[in-house]
Amino acid sequence: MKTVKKASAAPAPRSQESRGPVTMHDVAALAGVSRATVSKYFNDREGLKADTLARIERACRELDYVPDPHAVSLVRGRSRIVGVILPVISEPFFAEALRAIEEKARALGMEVIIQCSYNDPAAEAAALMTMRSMKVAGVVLTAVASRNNLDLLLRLEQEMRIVYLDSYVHEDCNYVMNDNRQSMAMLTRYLLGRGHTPAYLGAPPVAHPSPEERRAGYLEAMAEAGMAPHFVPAGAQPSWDFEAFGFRHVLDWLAGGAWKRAGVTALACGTDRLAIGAMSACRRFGLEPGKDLAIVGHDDLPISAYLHPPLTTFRQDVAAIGVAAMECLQAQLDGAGAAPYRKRFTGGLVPRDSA
Amino acid sequence: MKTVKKASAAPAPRSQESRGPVTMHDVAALAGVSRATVSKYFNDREGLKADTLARIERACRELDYVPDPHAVSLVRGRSRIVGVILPVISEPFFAEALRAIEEKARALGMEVIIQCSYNDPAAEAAALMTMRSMKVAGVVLTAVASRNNLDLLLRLEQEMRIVYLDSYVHEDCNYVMNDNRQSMAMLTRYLLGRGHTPAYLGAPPVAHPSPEERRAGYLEAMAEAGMAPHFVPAGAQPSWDFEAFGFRHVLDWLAGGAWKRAGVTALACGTDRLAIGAMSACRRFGLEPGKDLAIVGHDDLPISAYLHPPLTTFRQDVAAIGVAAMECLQAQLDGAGAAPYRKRFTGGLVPRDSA
DNA sequence: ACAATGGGTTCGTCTTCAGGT
DNA sequence: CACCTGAAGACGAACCCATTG
Repeated sequence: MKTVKKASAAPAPRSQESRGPVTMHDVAALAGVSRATVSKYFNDREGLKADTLARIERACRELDYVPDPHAVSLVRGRSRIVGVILPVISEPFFAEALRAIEEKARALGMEVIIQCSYNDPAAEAAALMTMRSMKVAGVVLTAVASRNNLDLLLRLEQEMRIVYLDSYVHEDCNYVMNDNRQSMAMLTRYLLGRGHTPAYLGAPPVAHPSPEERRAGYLEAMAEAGMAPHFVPAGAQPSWDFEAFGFRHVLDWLAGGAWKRAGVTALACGTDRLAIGAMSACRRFGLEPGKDLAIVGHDDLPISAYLHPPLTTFRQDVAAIGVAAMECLQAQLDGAGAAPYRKRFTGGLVPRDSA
Repeated sequence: MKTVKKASAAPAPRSQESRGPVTMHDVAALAGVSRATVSKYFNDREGLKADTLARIERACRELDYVPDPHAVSLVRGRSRIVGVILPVISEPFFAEALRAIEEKARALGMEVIIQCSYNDPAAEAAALMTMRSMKVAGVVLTAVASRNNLDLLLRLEQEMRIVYLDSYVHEDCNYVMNDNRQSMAMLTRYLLGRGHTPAYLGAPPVAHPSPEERRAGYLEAMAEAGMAPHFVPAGAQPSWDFEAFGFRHVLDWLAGGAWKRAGVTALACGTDRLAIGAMSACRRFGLEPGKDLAIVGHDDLPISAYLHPPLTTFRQDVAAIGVAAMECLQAQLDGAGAAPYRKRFTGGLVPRDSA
């Protein structure tokens, strides 16, 4: 006996109105077609009469039916979910990148699942395993600075798409990021062009390889000019409290006095948040930032234009980077798995009064 | 004939190593138990011998097996996903709230799906329908300011848990938020206590009801002191560019001169970002913020302590608010559907040099 | 009575395939 | 031939039940 337990063996209109979830069955019944045809409607519209199409569409709207994503994912073995793994959401760069990713994902009809690693390799590994079990369509990953999970990542890249955001872990991986070397070199040249002797303050080691690249950009520009580089000594302690990090180390550095003897007149900072800490340290030390010591940042936070003095900085195109990450996933989903997708973005220098 | 198509009628070890996804079947075979027992292991551990438990656990680890979340969601009719719908991610308050939500969700073994409404009712409605189709365990929602979707929300609350974050749309709904009336009253009293006559600058209408509450707090404190309130006239145009909003309107207001005639000596701003714009406007107008005009903000951004002058503000406990949202969902999942879950949080005034 | 078994059914969809009009 | 139907098997796990050691 098959129909003993459930009396819905044949497509029959629901007896109750809006009882339980609506299924393809109900849509088929209302549209007067078979389940198979409705399925076709959602997957391969080719070879369906316009009339049938319209009837199904109408039925869907009437019942406000949407295919159950879990059932689809189960049978397909893939979901329409992209996983995003970031060190931390509340850092402005990542928040904005996530925003752009989410917007683009929606346009592609995908959902976004987010996890934070807090720069902890174990948390990163756990997040990756979760994404795998969810059979995500792809993963956008900002790898932890230590790159401890290289082996795991190499293995996972075999079975799912991974795009690295503002990071990479090996040759041949997909990544999207700002051209940090170029942008920091540009800022440094700008300072040099205005007759300054710039020192450099790098970010704490919570990211990779952006800080190294920015530092390299500074070095490159200094070498070009035939000048010796100067660095603000900074601890190797990971921290996301960039302002405090900048404040503390710049204050110590100013107090040390070596900068004065070396004729340093400007300070290039790895990020705006560091620059804000640095400006505060200047004042504490009795110097007027932008006058006694020129300062530049990197990233152009929304507030940077309203600081005192307004901060000269570099605007990277975060939204474009986020969108590109999604485009990478999409591209590699439908087709080409061949060449790795890599994109370097440039932004523009934003001159303001701090330098 | 049943076993014609597939030869795995009886639990038999996988022939190939690591071919296709691992299923409960494989775990059962390796552990030498039946499928039903493995299922019990994941759901109702009661009545399983310690020995069996250990064998299954070992098998899971060996195969690194995790139950397919889609299959589970399908059969259960519920997923372990919570949906988060925010006006925008990149606003620091929301970014931090999302971070806290994600952290707490992970601790509860749930995933977080994010969508932005950009304060658009249609986008909010679409996001809600998506969450419904995903059969989420619950939704954390910051409702759009216009509250256009009230009917939809009332309907959806019947079939799924919704907690409102920093917003609410009707009596009896669950919500978690800062006590904005109290916090702004506290800031205003602080200014009054120092002999100031404070005016007020509210945020653009992109949120509800926090701005109204803060305004009410200002009014309350002024009334208490028997003083007439003063407002910076501000447009009703929605915008997330708070600094620009604050800058523009404060500059116009200062230029108007009415503040001077009214003896205003301080400005309370609805958020730190507004205060930053306001400080910039002061300088443009030739006033020294913190000296010629006292300024306070609200929210205590990471940078606020490093501004010039450091900004007096109010720190709301964003992380606690996010965590509470998740606790609400959890509480209502296992049990009580009775009383609405509402929580008001308080933070603390952070006195600094700007006032 | 306790632990575990194995079989069957269900969730909602995709997919295929042999027909039917 | 072009379009559609009907039936049936997967997908992976949960839940139920009647048995068995």
